[in-house]
Amino acid sequence: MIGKADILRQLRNEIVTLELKPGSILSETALSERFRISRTPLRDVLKQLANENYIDVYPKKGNLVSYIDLESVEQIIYLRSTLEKDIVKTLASQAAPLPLKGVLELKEILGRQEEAIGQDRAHEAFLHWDDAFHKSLFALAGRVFLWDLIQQSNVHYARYRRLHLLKKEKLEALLGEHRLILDSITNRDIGPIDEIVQHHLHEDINAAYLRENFADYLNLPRLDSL
Amino acid sequence: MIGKADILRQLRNEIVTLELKPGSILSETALSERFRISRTPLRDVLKQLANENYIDVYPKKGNLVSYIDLESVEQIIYLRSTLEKDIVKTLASQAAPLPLKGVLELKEILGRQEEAIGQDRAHEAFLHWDDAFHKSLFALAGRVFLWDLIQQSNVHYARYRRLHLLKKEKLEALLGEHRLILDSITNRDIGPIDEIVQHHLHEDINAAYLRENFADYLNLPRLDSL
DNA sequence: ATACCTGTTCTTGTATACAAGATTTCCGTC
DNA sequence: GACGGAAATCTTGTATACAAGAACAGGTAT
Repeated sequence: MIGKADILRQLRNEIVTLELKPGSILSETALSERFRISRTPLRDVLKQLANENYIDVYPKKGNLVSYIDLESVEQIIYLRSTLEKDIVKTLASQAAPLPLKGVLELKEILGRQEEAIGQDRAHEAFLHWDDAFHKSLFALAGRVFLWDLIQQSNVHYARYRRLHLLKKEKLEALLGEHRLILDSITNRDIGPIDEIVQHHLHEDINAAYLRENFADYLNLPRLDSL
Repeated sequence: MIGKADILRQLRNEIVTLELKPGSILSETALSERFRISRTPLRDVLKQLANENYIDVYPKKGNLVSYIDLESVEQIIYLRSTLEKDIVKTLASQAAPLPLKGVLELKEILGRQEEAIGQDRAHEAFLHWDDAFHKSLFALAGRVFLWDLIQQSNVHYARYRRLHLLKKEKLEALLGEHRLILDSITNRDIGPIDEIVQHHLHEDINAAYLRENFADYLNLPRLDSL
């Protein structure tokens, strides 16, 4: 038996992987037939999706998968950048010895990420372990609470990253920066952290590339009269 | 005609001002009678309240106003502290001249806050303009998005502050720190910002005081067997 | 051809009846 | 009196019928 939580997870996944494209219509009756459930619990799911900006609700008209909002992307990048600089510096400079278990976990994750690069679904696997790495940093600093908080507003950023990684193979570069971050923690070298984290999270915020190639995924002033 | 948005605002306000105490029961039928509305739209409101941690839903049992979670309070303080240090430093050191309008707005707010100290409902009025001051800082740095994001997870912190301000009159002290922050911006003096903001937001996180005087408002391991 | 009005058919929003689980009450038994 | 169990009565969860608004198609008048 599938429940509301499963439906929520599945729709979230389809939207975040762009399987459901921005602008797609999510009608209540269609979904209630697809998942063999009545409209009432399904509306709960849709309300949750709206809350996390996965969809936009137009009353009495319909529910659309939201367009990627670059403003939201920039704000989240700034938020994460500011937080993670502080978190990594804290980990690198704390008096207590680093928990061995934590460092091993980080190395393990980087190993998985390296494996992922060659595989079929390289991007999805890579992104999964990329999230795992950053979440692990938050966890070591006792800040999973904030990681989870950010995840609740992460749709636009998550989709942005997927489109961005299509441009060219930057996977190795990103992995290399992860290694630099881990090194500065284990070596307790605070110096370069700000710069590394800043560059790592900002990648190149290349709005122009997205505007050219994925204009119909973006939340832009729409010229309906064409 | 009152709508869902009004009901949501009202309940949020009653909870955050502790008019509705932690542990209070919010039954769907009771609320639907109070607001003369059917259970369906009312459940939407309750779901939203649950989402923002105003209430805890125990399936088939009931909805309770959430107990204040000190862990959440500490995490939000760290988040705001880290962000606002960066924001204030940015404002104080940006190349462009400070927008006159912004500085005037901040001074205006501090004036209102000073007025509030003497009044009847001093604490509520003070807190209102306190929020206005900090939000204004976010706004000047182009980060209202993040202010709003934080507000969505702000119940525990907001209630914590209200209880904390009851301890003694710290209103003048807080106002003074606001003046210091504004001064360091206008004087472009980055030096003391980290320390001021850190102290300002952490006040004294005096968990002991709350545990002694408001234990029944807190989310503690409950010893039901007494 | 075009503008406009109207009815049909979509959409989501609301009310309500019923289902399912948890708690409490109360009566019978020991 | 104390304990146990069944039934009544709470609670929220689900399904469904209906209401209300928006979009669209079709026909008509200009």
